[in-house]
Amino acid sequence: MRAVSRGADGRISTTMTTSMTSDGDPLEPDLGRPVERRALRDGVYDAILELLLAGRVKPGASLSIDALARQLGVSPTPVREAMVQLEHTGLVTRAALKGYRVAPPLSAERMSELVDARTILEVAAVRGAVPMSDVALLELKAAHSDHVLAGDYVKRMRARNDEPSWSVVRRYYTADWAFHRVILSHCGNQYLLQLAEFLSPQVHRLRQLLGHGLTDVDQALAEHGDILDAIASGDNERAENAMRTHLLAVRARSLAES
Amino acid sequence: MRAVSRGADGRISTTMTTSMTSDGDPLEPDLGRPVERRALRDGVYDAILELLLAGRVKPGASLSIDALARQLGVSPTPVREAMVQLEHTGLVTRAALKGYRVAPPLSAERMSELVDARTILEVAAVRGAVPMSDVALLELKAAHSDHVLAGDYVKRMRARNDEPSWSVVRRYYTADWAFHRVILSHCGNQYLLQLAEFLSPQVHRLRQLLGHGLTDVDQALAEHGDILDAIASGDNERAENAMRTHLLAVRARSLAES
DNA sequence: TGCCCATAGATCCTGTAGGATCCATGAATA
DNA sequence: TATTCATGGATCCTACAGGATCTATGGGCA
Repeated sequence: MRAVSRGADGRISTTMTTSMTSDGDPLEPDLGRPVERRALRDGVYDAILELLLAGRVKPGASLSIDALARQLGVSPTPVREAMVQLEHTGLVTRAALKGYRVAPPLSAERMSELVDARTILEVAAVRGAVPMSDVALLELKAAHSDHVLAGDYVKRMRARNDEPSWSVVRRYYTADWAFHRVILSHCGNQYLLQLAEFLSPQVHRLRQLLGHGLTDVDQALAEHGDILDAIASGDNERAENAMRTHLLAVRARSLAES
Repeated sequence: MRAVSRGADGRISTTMTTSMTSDGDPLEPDLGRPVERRALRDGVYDAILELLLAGRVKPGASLSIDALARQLGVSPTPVREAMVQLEHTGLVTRAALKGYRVAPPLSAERMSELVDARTILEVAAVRGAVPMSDVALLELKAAHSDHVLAGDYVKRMRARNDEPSWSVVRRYYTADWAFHRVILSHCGNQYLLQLAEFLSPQVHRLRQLLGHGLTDVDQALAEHGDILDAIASGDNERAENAMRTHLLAVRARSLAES
């Protein structure tokens, strides 16, 4: 665990990876990019989120406020606020006056329900996102290329009989999710994106549960490619089916390894 | 605004209405009902949520931590934690190192998107909830009866040319939402309920925005009755259509009054 | 004169330290 | 064996100090 640190000028700085819910907007004209104003508790939130998603704490283990504060080098108050913020992710459970614990693992049934919920949201999103504007389509292609690149890293490590490191696996999953996010961002309904992001911590936890298997990188990338082609073709129904097929396969892969 | 108070024994007690997300379980054998363990910040959360849903603060107004703490008779820390908890509802916006503000009002477009998102979730939920078990059906009928009763109060007040009080309106809306919650609870996918509850604060705010009009109580109750009948008949498609029709009407009524 | 910038004060958010309260564990007793 | 009670540890809240932001006032410049 790394300590959250303050810069020499008193500003907050953390070298942890940023929250996965940060909006990318990679090709915005760099003129008016709003500087993010962050308090200490935001860095603490990222650190604990990373801790949970990396699976470095066992489900059911208690998360002591004081212990986390000591490890991160801050006082308990910002840790408490970060934990409050973490409650709605479902990654931790709270018992008032008793403390926080790491949420119990997902059962096979819950995993199935989770993917079903994603299917409901994302099929509806694809329906609203097609036809897609040219600039959005470029964004989607860029996201897919990045995903392919991240998949290459994974496959290359595996080819050398190395267990893919967590950072590589994380990069792959982040790129995977970014692809879906682009579609959700352009579906014409901002609530669908919010709902999907509400689910995303659980989805990431599910993947972490699967033991870094990533045995079907090629297949997953091919399915994403199908979705991309279908959206580019402007055919609503074909795009919906491609998304549905992909998520059905995701469910099958998830359940196969549980 | 009422002060959050501690009892003589130090226990927390608040006379504010409970959170709308509390699960009912009305007919549990009264032996081992688990007592809810609540910290002070939970009461503060309820108080501020009520403040926001009742519309007693204008959109865009700043929510001062210290001022709220003074009004509620507590120190700033539990207020800050309640505000953190309130962030994910979308009812307040946060700027780090600057403070919280009441979220801006929903535009017509956002209202439409919100109801669309509800439609996506709830139509899928009805599909999974039919056929419904007998005990669940009884629960649904009870919820509907309570809704009718609450509607009667509203209509009776209006018949006397009284503006329905906030508590009466709130009771009506709570019963309305409870009806939908029963369906979502028995759809076989707990994430659908969580997603709908994620949207519910915005839905309640939307209604509060409509200026306590409640001009179509009878029509809304009739639509709920149709949904109930369709679910009881065990006909999936008919139930889905009833729900879709209801939410289309909700959208029309919402947009008509904006 | 009019506009822009700098500065001082007030206000508020943020984080720390410390004490009060509550829960869980284990020993003592009937 | 079951119950009671004391002890340790953690949570939770309060009070206080530090830092950032905002507003108003005054000086500099065109």
